Amino acid sequence: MNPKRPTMSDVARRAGVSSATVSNVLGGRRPVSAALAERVLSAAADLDYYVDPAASQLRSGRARAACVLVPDITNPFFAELVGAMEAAARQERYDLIVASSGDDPDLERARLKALLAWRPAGMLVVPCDDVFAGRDLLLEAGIPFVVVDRVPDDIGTDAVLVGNEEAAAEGVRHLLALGHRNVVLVASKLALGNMRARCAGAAQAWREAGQAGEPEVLETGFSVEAAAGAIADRLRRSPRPTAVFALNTAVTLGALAALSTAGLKAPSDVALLGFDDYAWMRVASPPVTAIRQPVGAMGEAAWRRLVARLRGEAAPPCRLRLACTLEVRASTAGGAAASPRPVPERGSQLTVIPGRKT
Amino acid sequence: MNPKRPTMSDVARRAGVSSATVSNVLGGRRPVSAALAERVLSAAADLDYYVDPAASQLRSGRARAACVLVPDITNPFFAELVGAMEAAARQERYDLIVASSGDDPDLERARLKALLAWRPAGMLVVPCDDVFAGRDLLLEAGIPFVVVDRVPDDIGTDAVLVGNEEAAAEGVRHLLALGHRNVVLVASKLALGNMRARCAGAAQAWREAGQAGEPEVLETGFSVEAAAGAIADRLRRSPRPTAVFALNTAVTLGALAALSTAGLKAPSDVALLGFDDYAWMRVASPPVTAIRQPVGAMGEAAWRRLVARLRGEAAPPCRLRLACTLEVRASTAGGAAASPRPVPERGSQLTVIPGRKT
DNA sequence: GTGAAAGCGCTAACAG
DNA sequence: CTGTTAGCGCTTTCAC
Repeated sequence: MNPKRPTMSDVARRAGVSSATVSNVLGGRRPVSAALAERVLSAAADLDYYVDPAASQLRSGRARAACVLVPDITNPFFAELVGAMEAAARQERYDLIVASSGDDPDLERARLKALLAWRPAGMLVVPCDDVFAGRDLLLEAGIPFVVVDRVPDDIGTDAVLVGNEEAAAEGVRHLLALGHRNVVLVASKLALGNMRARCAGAAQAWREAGQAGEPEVLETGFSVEAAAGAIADRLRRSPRPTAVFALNTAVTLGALAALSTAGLKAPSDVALLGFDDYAWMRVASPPVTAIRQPVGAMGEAAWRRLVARLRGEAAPPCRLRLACTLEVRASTAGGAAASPRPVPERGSQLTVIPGRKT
Repeated sequence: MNPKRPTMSDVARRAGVSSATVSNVLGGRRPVSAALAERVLSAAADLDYYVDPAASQLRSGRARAACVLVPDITNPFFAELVGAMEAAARQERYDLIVASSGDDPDLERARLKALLAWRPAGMLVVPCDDVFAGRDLLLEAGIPFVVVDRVPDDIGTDAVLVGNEEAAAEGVRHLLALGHRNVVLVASKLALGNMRARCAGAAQAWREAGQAGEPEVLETGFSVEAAAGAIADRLRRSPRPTAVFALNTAVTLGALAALSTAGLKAPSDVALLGFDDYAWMRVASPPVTAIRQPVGAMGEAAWRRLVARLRGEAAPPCRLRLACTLEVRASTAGGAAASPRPVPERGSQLTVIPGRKT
C-alpha cells in the first residue's frame, strides 16, 4: 500500500555501517566515532527515519512510554491534569497513552489491563473511587505508578493530591471573617474521599474559630441539575443559610442556578464560595469567589514523582500535598466594598508528607 | 525487578499446545477446536495473560492502535472531542495515543513524527492552523487519516467539521428576527478558516434577508482579556450595536466581561449570542443564547470515517459536515417574554458532501 | 570502535 | 485442525 517506512538497516546501508552502529548513534548508548556518527545522522535525516519505539522496547525491555488513566478526559479538570502530564512527559521524551475509566470500577480494571498490555514504563492514575479496584493489577504488573487526586487513605504508594482539608478550612475562615455563622457545605457524593476531607477541614476550622457545632452538609449527587434542585430547596427552608460553600465545580454551577431560581442575589442575600477556578467564574455575575486547585502543578508533580521511580529511586512511598489558593471575588466579598487585599500565603506551595508503607 | 509478565509461550506450555494455537485462539483468526480453545482460555486466565500489542503489531504489520493529535487537550472542546473518539475507538478494541501540538506548527510536526513512530493504523488530526504543516508527513506515512474541525479548504482527504456557515447564518437570522439591525460579529483570529467561514455565513444570511451591507467584524485575538477589552471599547463607541455575536467560547466569555464592565445588561441594552455550549452558559445571568457544536458527534463521526478506511474502503475522500443547533436562552430573547418555541430543525443532523481529489 | 548474530513476543507461512 | 519455523525492527552480547 504505502512505500514502507524505512528501517534501521536501511539507514545502516545508506551510511555504509552496521545496524548496531546506527543504534549506538541514535540511542547514544555507546561511543561512536564522530565521522561515522555524522554519516549515520545524515543518512537518517535523508530517509526521514525515526526509531520504532515498539520494536525498541520489545528488544531492550525498556519502555519510553507511560500510561495515564483518568475517570473522564471530558472533564476540564482531568483534561488540564493530562495536559500538564503530557507536557512534562514530552520534555523527557516519553510518550503518553491515555485512557478514561468512565467513572466505572469495572471499566477501570479493563482499561488498566489494556494499558498494561503495552508494557509501559510506569503509570499515572486517578482512580474512579476510594476503593481503587485496579490497584492490585498495578502491583502485579510490578511497574512504578503514582496515584493522583483521588487518593485512598491507606494507599502505600506514591501519591499526589491537594490539601483538601486546608483548602476547605481556608474557605470557612474566609466566610467566618465576613461574619457568616450559618454556612451550608454542598458536596456531590460523600463517598468520595476528597469530599469527606473537605467537609472535615471545614468542620475543624469551624471549631477552631470557637464556633459551636458544625456547618450543615448537603449531599446532592453529581449533576448540575440535581445540585441546583437540592440547593434551591434548602434555600427555601428556614433558617436560610447566609453562605453556601460549594465543594466542586458542578455543585458551584448548581448553586448559581439555585440562587437564580430562588431569586436571591449573592453576596447580599447569600454569599457563595465555589471550588475549582475557571474563566467563567470571573465573568459570572457576581464573579464567584473560589478555591483554586493547582491542577497543572499536580500533573507536573505526579510526572516528576514517576520519573524519579523510573530512574530507580527506592525511597519509601511519598505523598505530595499541594496547597490550594483562595481567589476572592464579589460573590462573598460584598459588592464593590469587597476586601481586595491579597490573601495571605499559607505556607509553601508544596508540602511533602511521607507516606506509610503498607 | 518484577516477576516478569507471562508470555504467549507460557500460556502455550500451561495449556499443552503450541504458541501458534494460543495465537489463533486469542486472535480468532483461524478456527481451533472447542476443547483446545477452552484449555487455552483458562490457561490465559490463570496466568492473567494478555497479548502484547507492540509485539503483535511488529510481526503482523497490523496495528490495533490509532493516534490523535489536537492543538490543546486542555481546551474543553478538544477534550470532549478526544473523549468521544476514545469511547468510539474502545468499542472496536483500538487503543488511542493522544498528543497536543500546543497550537504550534513546529511542535505539530514534531509530535506527528513521534506519533507516526508508533506505526499506528491511522490518525485523527485537528491541525493547529489552515496551513496544516504536518499534512505531508501523514501522506508520506501512507496511513489513513481524518482531519477534524479545522479543515483546510483544499484538503484532498477525509474530513469532519461543522457547518460553520450555516450555524452563523442561523445565528444571524435569529438576531434579525428579534429586530436587530446593528450587529457586530466578534472573531478571535480571522486567520482561522472556521472564523472566516462563520463571518461569511453570517454575511450571507444578512444579505439574503435583504439587509444592506454586512455586519461589522471585530477581531480580538485568543485571550478572554483581549476580547473583553476590544468589545468594551466597541460598546463605548457609537452607534452602539444592538447585538453582539461572539464566534467562539473565549470571545463569548470576553463579551460577558465587557458587558459587565460597560455596565450594560443583556438583552435589554445589548443582545448577546455566543458560540459553543457549556454548562456555565445556562447559569450565567442572563443565560446565554448560543450555537451548540455537536462535539461528541464529530468525534464519533471522525472515528467511523477512519475505521472505514482501515477496513480498506477506497471511496474518494469525503467531507462530513455536521449541523450545529441554536440554543435560545435569555441573553437574546428579551427576558421572560422570550420565545420559548423550539428551534426548527435545519435538515438532517448529518450532511455528506463529497470531497475533491487533490 | 565496529560488526555479526542472536533473540525480545508475537503471527504467518507452510507442513502434516 | 495443529505444530514447526522463520522473521517483523530493534538492541545487545560477543568477537574482532
